[in-house]
Amino acid sequence: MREFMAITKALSDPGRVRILLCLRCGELCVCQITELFGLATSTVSKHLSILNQAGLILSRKTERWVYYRLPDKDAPVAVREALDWVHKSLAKTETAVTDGKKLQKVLKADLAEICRRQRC
Amino acid sequence: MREFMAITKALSDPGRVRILLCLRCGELCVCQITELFGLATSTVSKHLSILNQAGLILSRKTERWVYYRLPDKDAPVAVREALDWVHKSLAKTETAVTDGKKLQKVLKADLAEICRRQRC
DNA sequence: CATTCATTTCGTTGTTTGGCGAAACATAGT
DNA sequence: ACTATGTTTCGCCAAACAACGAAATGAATG
Repeated sequence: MREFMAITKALSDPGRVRILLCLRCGELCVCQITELFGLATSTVSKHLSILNQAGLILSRKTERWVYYRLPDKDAPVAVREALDWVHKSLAKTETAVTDGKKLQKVLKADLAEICRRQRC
Repeated sequence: MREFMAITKALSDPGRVRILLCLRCGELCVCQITELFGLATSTVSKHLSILNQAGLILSRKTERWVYYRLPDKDAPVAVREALDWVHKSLAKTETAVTDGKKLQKVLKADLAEICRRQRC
C-alpha cells in the first residue's frame, strides 16, 4: 500500500507525468528537462526525486550529468503497470505531442549550451 | 490529460483508494463508508465526490440513501484500466484484507442503526 | 406543509505541496 | 588545491488539500 501510494502521489502532478512521457524517447538529464519545461532546476530535481522514490524512474551518473530513465522490464509489477497505463492513456494527447516536438529540439541542441542558458 | 489528472489526483489519497477497494464487494452508501473508516460524514461525502468527478465511481439515489458503486465495463478506457490497476496492485494487501473484514461486519449491521450511531 | 433524516455544501483550521533562489554538494578540468 | 559546473538540499512563500462541525439541501413521512 505504501509503495502504491508513492506511485499515485508521484503521478498526481501534471509536470511529473509529462516528464515520464518524455522519458519514453530515452534518458534525459536534469538540465534538459529544465530547459524543456521552463522550471527552476531545483524544482525539476525535486520532481525527479519523487518519481525516483516511487520507482518510476532510475538514475545514472556520468561525468557531470545525472541521467534519468524509465526502468526496464524487471521493475515491480505495480510500477510497470502504472507506466503502461500512463503511456496508453496519454501518448496521443495534445500535451504529449507538443512536449515531444519541443523535446526533439532540446535533444538536437548541445547539452553544454543548454546548461549555459540556464544560468542567465 | 485533464481527465487523466483527475483520476491520478483522486487516487493520490489513501482513503479514496480504500473506498474503491471496498466497492469491489458491491455498492455502499455514505453512512456505511463513514462507519467503516471512522471519518466525518462530510469528509466521506467529499471523497466520494472527487472519485465521482474522476469517473471512478457512479451514484444511485434510492429512498433516503445515496449508493455509490464502481462503473461497468462501458466506462472510459483510462478509468477501467485505473481500477484494474488498483485492484491488481492492492487486493491482497493487509489494508485491503482488514478493510474487507470490517466491511463484512458493516454489511451485516442494519443500515438504519448505522445512521443512528453516526449522530451520537 | 412541517418534520425527519441522509447527504451535500460552506467556512475554518492545520498540513502538505509546488514553486523559487541561495547555499551546499560533488565531480571534472586547470 | 582551486575553479567551474551540474545537481541536490534547504528555507521560504503561496496555493491546494484533508479534516471537521455547522448550516443548507432535498426527498420521504407524518
